[in-house]
Amino acid sequence: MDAGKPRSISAARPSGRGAPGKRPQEKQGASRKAGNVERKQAILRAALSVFAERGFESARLDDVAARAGVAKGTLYLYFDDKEKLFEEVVQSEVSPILDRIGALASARDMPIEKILEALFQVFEKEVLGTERKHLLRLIIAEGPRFPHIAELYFRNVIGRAMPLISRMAAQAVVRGELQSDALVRFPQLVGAPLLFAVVWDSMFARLQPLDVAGFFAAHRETLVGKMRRTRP
Amino acid sequence: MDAGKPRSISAARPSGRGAPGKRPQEKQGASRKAGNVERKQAILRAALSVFAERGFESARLDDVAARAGVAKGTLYLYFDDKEKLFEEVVQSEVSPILDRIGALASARDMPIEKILEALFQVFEKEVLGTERKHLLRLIIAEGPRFPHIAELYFRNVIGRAMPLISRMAAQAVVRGELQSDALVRFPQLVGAPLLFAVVWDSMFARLQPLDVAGFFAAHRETLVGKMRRTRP
DNA sequence: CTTATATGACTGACCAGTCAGTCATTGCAC
DNA sequence: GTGCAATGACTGACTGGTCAGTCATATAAG
Repeated sequence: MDAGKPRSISAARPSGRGAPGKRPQEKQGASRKAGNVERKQAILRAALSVFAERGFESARLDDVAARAGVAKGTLYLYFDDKEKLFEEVVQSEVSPILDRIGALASARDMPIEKILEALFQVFEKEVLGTERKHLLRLIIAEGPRFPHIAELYFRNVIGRAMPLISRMAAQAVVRGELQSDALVRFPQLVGAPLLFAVVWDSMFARLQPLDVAGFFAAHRETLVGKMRRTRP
Repeated sequence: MDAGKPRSISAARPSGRGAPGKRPQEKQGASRKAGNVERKQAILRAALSVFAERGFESARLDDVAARAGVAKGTLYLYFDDKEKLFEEVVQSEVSPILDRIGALASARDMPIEKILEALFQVFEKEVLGTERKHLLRLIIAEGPRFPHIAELYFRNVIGRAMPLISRMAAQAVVRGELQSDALVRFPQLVGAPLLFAVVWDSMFARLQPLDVAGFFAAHRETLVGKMRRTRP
């Protein structure tokens, strides 16, 4: 071994970290601090894909680093540990959903049928149509062992969406659009098919595809009552 | 933490160093003789509780052995490896559900409302009320990484229940008990709240309990249409 | 004694997290 | 503008602990 340099005795530094042009080259002002946002985002994206694919335990941080195009040590410049990284992945994906929920609130006076249609459509496009669907499955899978994450998700998404739906349903009942107050008492009725669609998609789609749009439509139909008009 | 790719299925016989003789009597695909059914069941029970609690990856076979009251080596007299043990746990819990599904088939001529009521009740008692609920969550969590298990579950449970429900719904439509054929086209509508209840229970019950019986009743109410208001 | 079953210390792969070392960039002196 | 020291983001070989799976040995059964 070539001793000489400190660093243990195996300073064999092979390729001497060849990869030269790797520096981010931040824009002017350069926040060279530990805060290269772009790189952090790259890590988060890589982490989502690895976690989604393998689950929290089997996800290897070496893979995350590789996919993000950084060295493993770099991960620790941005995140305290694996668990924290996972939390931030969840957080970062939950935020956009929050916005969508907010948008819903403003649609309060539309007919309930339209609202549900819009809601399901957003879900189909923004969750089922993206990697976010894996995140949802991930939360289900790991939630029980990460109460903190379950709580985060509940407080930010579920806990906000439920009362909102309940309130809109109540208005619909008053307006005579809904015959039953089932949806008022159990806004979860809206969430069930969403969850189901995600699970089916990730597990059984391969064995038997589900016509998600049709499924959602059928569900809306039962919710709204669709009183089979026989002729006005 | 094995990695799924390297270890596990891959051969990679670690130790052994040119083992003296081949394995004892390797019974290909199954454990050796190992005929004590009671002990095997004890191991399966222990494994279910450990897997349910930690997930497949984090589950430690030392824990399974301890809970089953045997030594770790004993596990390998009954199961080839961790993955096989997991599969058998699933298999052993799926079987009883199969019986229930069979029983449903004979109730084909009851009013759809009664059938659904019975179905939901069975689920509440036999799944939500037992450790089996954890299994369901486990399947969701690990299914994507164990296609074999997802398929097993699909073929034995989902794939059988769906057509059955569809057929019963069709009869109900003919009898005029259902105004819409939504349930015929999407028997999954019945499964959605079941799945949802399991997930809610394991993740959010602590934060906001769900009145499962009420939830199921509300869902039945929307499905059946409860024709209160009528057409013009 | 021979065979079936059980045990648990042990082996080696595996991986989260660490840290000594590197080097592009920046800032200061001339 | 040129030279050079300081900075700190980045790297990846390494460590320490964990755990699936093994096997020499022990015990029970026949």
